[in-house]
Amino acid sequence: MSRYYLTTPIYYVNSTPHIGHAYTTIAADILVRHHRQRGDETFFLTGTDENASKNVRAAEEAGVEPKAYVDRLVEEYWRPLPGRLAVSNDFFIRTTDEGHRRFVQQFVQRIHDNGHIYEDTYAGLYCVGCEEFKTDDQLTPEGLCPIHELKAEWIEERNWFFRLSAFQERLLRLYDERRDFVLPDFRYNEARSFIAGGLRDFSLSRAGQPWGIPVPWDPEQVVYVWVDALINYLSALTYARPGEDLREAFWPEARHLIGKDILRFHCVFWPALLLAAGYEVPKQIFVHGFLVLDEQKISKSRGNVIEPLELVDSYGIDALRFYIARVTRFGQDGNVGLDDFHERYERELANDLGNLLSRTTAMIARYRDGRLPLAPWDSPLRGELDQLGALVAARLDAYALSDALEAIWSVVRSLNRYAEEHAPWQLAKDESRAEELDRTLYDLADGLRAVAIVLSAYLPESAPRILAALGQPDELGWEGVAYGRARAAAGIAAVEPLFPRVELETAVA
RNA sequence: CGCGGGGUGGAGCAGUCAGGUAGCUCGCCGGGCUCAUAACCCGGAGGUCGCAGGUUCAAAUCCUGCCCCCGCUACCA
Repeated sequence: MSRYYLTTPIYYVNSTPHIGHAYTTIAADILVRHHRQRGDETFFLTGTDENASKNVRAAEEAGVEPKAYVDRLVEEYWRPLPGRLAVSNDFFIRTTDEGHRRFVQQFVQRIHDNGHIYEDTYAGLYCVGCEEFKTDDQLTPEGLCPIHELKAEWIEERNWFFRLSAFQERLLRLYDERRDFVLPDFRYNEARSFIAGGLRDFSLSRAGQPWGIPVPWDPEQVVYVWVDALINYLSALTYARPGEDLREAFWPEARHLIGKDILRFHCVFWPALLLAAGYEVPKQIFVHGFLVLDEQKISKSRGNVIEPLELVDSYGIDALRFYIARVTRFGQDGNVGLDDFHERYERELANDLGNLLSRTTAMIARYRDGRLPLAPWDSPLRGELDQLGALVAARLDAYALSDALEAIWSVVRSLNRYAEEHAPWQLAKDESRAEELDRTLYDLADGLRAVAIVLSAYLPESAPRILAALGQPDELGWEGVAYGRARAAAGIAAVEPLFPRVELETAVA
């Protein structure tokens, strides 16, 4: 048995969940559920990033204390999100957790003790609106911040700097030794060439901010929020299970799932910070692309946000999970749209899969009084079903969520074709062909059973319903993805549609 | 400027790393079936793979140059 530790990024609280968050989180859940089916011991982490200084200002505007402000956002939007997407995280980390704060302080102290931190003055043009330093080319020729149209002020700030530049060689060696450290390969190249291009030290602390995690040797300063955030992947293992330290078991198996926008933090800064603190680097970082709506990046300011929870209300959790996994090759950008969502729901879920279950159960009910006879034989479906498990596992090991679904759907289509070729409705008219009828119905039921198991990582709500409709036990072990494992059953009735029709007009407001 | 991604039948994509009859889903046209959520199955039309050269017996796939779209360049999945 092997171990599998997977993380999503932690999300900024000061926002509301959109389909981009759902994308990463659902993709991660599919991978983790799949590994559980294979018998791996898993740990799956998601959570929220709460120590950004802009939360202080937002809290002031809301007239509450910062902690009360983030508490409300977390409880209202973020903590319920995994459950509403059928996401099976093992822990939900908040960077305001006491356990996290304590560990971050230990972590940066170790970097300090190891001699990788020095004090220096950071000087630059600072926009009060953005609360960040700007470079000349980020400002208008008049020195105004283009976002807030405020004049950037010259500020000098004493900070603690991390000697990132000292880790260039070690990072390059890491990348050369582990070609699969960052996937897909073009992201590996991107990260490596960034490192090869030279690394600058960066400020690990911020001065004069009341919100955040104090630097242990200089409580006047707080830890730079990105450093604080990255450490969550490690800190969670120290306190997620009270009295247990999961680091030894899971840290070497850590895999991060991230969007392409935060590649540098994860593929460059984070490994360097870990090395500086004396930790192993994670096993792998997978960088996915963005979902693009109407050829534009999804963003709040463009107003083209798809509310994932609205889609869930209309179509169900599994429909959203399926779409997200299906719509694009994981790693590339992908176009999404409501019409496309609706069409895939109807074509692939309702017509191909849902209807297959409907016709199969209806025929078993009608021609065999709801009894599924045990009738495995030298079926032409055997080869395809026996190979399905290995094929899907291999594709998921390569993070190819969509390719794996393609393999599964080719079996779904085979089953529909099989029904057509063997025409149970004809066999049922001829008593002398009873055995052939039994075999055909068995094969359809058995094929659906295997498909349900292999799909359960994607469709955690529908898969058990398929098994139940076929009178099969709710066992999702990967060894069940093979031909001829269906048990004899009775009491099978024609099911209600698994994926009922949804009126497009009323689907999404 | 630099770096990265993309340009394949009407639409959306795979195939390019390991050259060898251009593949998938949808749409369109025609046919079949009637178990099923007006679902399912079969057949057909339609592309020479951004442009121009080159290598090769053979290139969407390798090389050179060019054009177009998108992203990144150090806080927003």
